[in-house]
Amino acid sequence: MNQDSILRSLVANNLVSDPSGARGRLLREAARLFRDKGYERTTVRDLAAAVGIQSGSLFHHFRTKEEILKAVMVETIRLNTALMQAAVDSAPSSRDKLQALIRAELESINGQTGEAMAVLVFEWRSLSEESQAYVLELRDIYEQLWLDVLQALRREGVLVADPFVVRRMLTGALSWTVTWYRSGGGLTLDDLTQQVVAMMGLTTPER
Amino acid sequence: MNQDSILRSLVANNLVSDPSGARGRLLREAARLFRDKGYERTTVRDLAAAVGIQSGSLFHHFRTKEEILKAVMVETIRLNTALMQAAVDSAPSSRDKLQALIRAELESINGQTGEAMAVLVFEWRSLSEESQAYVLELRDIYEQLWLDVLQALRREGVLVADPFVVRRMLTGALSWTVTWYRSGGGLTLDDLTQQVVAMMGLTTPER
DNA sequence: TTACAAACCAAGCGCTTGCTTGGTATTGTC
DNA sequence: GACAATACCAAGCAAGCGCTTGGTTTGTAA
Repeated sequence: MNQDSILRSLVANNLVSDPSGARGRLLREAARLFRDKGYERTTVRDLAAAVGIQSGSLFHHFRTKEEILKAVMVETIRLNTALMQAAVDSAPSSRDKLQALIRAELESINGQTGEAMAVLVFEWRSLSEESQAYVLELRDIYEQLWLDVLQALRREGVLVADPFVVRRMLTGALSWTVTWYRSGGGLTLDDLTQQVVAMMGLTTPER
Repeated sequence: MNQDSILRSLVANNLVSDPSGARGRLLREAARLFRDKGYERTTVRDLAAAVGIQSGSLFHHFRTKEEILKAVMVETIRLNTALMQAAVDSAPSSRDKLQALIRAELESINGQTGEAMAVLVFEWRSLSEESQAYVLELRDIYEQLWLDVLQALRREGVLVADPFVVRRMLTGALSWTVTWYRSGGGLTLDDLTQQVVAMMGLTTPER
């Protein structure tokens, strides 16, 4: 399962909007605007202008502005959970699974879904409490993927630190790359992955 | 130089507002509100109410709402730069300096200045470009403290990864603790410091 | 062609926002 | 105790906000 086929299967099941459709295009533009200006500073007029319609017409597709933010977050988590699951499944050992997860998350944060991932991190408080609760549920599934792998590494004696603490430190370190990492600057995502793995003392033996 | 005397000397030089004064109290309340609700969602009426004055009276102390955000950030960086400097000066070896920096930053993030530190991380985009440039200058001084220590460790062969990358990963990992770490939950800041140092493969030999 | 729904526009309503204004207490200084 | 300077209040303005409304265009299928 490559990235494209994963996306297609989610679209087919109505879990993620078709990126080429009207709704998908709006969500992509919304993610970009929310990241660049912040949710509160982005007006419904900005959003409408970005896809070339009148501000009022937005409310034909979404009932409120917040529903747009929620949709951006929900669809991003759904997509990335599927991507992470695929990354885990394709790696043989726990060690490889972790490296695959790190690589995949760096890709999510700094690749095509990067804008939406940044929104997920920085605009959390702009969600209503009900929406937060729903997104949190989805996020728990996503996090469990990581914890399973880290706990396996712990059992195998490869990891000495607490899996929960490690995951949280990794979340911070990896999310933060969105503020400074730029591809094409000599440092590839593979390099970054290696550095992270190395920082954790998990370099593969043959290195 | 303990924390209190560092603060007092900054106050004496007008680099930081006296926390017990009117301005200092407002800035502390502002930091709290900005962190809890976000800068944009916090109104000048909220800020005024938090210190018991009318909204219009705020503009006797600050020309604009943004100036309040800027002041929160500037004073926080000034204070923390001084705290970090003291941490570095008090440690003998490079290894100890790094550990002291990590410990001090965790303290800043999760201690008394935690609210303001969170604002620094999450409300960056709400600053005007001019203010951003000014705060960036201050931040560079702060970051140089870290880089000096990390580069020394690199020269000593203790650190193999790129100091810039390491610092950025640390920034993310440590900042992120503000979203999950709560003191009194069995995990102390010293424990956390140890885990971070351990994750970097920098545990002291006698361990 | 007709029928109907989905997509969109033009206009604007009601409310909140940051900030201003003109005036009144309070405080510190000689 | 006179007198600025500082700190504050009460009221409200202009602008921008999310969202609504009534009506028009566009796409689709028989």
